[in-house]
Amino acid sequence: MDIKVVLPDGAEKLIGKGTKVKEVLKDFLKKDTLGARFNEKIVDLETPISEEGTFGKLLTPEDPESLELLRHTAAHVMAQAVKELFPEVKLGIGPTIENGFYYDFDYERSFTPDDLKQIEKRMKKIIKKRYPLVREEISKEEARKLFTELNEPYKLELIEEIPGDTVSIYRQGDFVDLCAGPHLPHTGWVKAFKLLSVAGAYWRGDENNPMLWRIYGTAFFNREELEAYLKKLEEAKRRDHRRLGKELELFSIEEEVGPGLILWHPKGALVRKIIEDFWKEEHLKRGYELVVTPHIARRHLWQISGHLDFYAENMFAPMKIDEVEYQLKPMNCPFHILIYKSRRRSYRELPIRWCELGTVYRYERSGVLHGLMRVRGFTQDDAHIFCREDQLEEEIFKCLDLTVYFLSTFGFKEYQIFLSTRPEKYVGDEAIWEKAEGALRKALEDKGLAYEIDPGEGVFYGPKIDIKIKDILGRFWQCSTIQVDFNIPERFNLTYIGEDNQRHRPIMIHRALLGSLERFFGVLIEHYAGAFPVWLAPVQAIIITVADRHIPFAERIFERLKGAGIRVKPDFRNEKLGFKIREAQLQKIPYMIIIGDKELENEALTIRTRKGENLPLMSVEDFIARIEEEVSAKTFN
RNA sequence: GCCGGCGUAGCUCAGCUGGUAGAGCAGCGGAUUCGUAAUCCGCAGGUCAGGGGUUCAAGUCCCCUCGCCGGCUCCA
Repeated sequence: MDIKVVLPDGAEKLIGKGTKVKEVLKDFLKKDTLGARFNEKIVDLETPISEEGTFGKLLTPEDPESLELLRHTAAHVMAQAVKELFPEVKLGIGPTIENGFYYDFDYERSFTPDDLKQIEKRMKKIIKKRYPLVREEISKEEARKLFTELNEPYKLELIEEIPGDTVSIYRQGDFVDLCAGPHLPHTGWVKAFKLLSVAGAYWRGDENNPMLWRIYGTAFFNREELEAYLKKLEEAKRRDHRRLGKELELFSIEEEVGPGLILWHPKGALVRKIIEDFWKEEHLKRGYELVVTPHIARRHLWQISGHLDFYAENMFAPMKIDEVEYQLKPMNCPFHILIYKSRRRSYRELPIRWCELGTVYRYERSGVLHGLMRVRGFTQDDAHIFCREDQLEEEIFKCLDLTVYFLSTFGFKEYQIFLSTRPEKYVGDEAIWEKAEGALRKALEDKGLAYEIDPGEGVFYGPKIDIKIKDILGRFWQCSTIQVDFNIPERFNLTYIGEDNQRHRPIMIHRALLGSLERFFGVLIEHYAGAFPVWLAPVQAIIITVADRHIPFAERIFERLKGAGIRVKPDFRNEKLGFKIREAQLQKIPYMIIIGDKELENEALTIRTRKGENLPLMSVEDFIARIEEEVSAKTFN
């Protein structure tokens, strides 16, 4: 049976169903044609066409989409190399990931760095051979037979989960793999690759399954791009907040204190204070009220809230005080709820917006802790909004508006936004879920934010919006979350008296915009590589004397700046100028004020910025005005 | 929690196949008074993560515990 396809030049062509792309496009193929776009999908030259559609552009190594083919093939090449070197190995899966690929192997022991070298060597051989990747469609029956012979139990498991009667396999040389593709035409196209690390990974991500060895790698079409990527990894290391946190004396985590518990050092605490002040001020401006609640409460409270039922494994063990069990709080919401309940509420009061920088403690499994990003004690920039159903949409819009205001002020302009909808297990009725989901969606659209829907990923008590921010290296971090809750008002029997003089149930919104101050600070450190913008910098300026005779003048300047509220430090040590500049530079202090003979004579300042430029000689007043301007505008420099 | 790796002076790291710890930076003392990323000299600093074992002898080998790193799972 023939089907109609549109070729890249716009012409239509009738082809037999199942004709391979390389046949269909044979008049268009060039030496560097790797694949093509077909109906929004990427297909390789081996793919059989079985539906009508339109071919888009042909893919060459220049196209970013081609990396998908390349890395997928690189994963196969790696698997082939591993099978050749370690024939007992059983194959798991080997997909491409954001910056490369991996393959999971079942083997009696881990792979060593030395093994990786051997594998890389063998891969190079395979690449040199330029084995064509040949695709075959075979019946599941044949596939079962093939992978039984090959003794690949994991592949057999996969076959059973593929819909339809046939599966595709790709061969290269003697190597066969169950694979949907797409792939490069031959292994020779894997021009530049590197194996990066080995780690244990459960089969299918389930800790009840056996652990396989996952080898990570990356691949590019040329050496330069590979080098650039490796350099980026280095850069990420250089920006690592754990390293900068130590170097800049921002925070530390001490073994004697315990894992996942943060000590904020003076400079870090100062940055935190600036963030907190800004946060509180802005919340008050926007109709929030501040509340403050304790760190522990009777465990009973968590029974009512339901946390003991669904959150117990993340809570610290209870403690007994005067025969009553108390609990370190993992959430702030029950406290805010009890404030709500402290008296009768009228519909006229709603919406009520209560915010708190509330420190919570959650038991995180030891293996997941990571610097400031994943800790056991952290401060949420939390708030709970109690509102009527008809206010929900506007309140969510306001939350989003505030989120974007904060995030963009801190320098994050790109987001990944997810709207999570009703899961299988849920509370509340369907109608209200739909209403809430609609409200979330509408708010996102009104705010002009692009989002993806995560179907069924909502929490059981209500739908939510999660926002991830993109840092300067293109990595995403989950910070903001806005969650609608139909459950907890019910559990605590929250009511308000409506216009009709009847009791009604308010809806609650939980929201954290920065997420946790710890994580947000970590992201900030990495985003700015420790060089905080002037408004956030713990030290905004340092005064550096050239020689001792300049100290009296420098002292006067110091007092003036300090008096003007500038965070300034003196460096009047008897050291060479270059030495003191180097230290200030390493501390990433935005402005270095150099005081020598010239400045003394002119009663003016020479300013060196941390970018290495010298500003023209300026008066103290001008410098103060400059900093004040940058602080109030919260500029990014 | 699971898997692998790691844990030597405040920091970064040497210390080969077991023979009683070493460098640079930081710190302290002194000299130097100097113009844009490291002035010179000297001094001090370590129950080699903690505990147990093997051995004539352990930083080095074995076991346990703690912590860190990279993943898996989970999440602000």
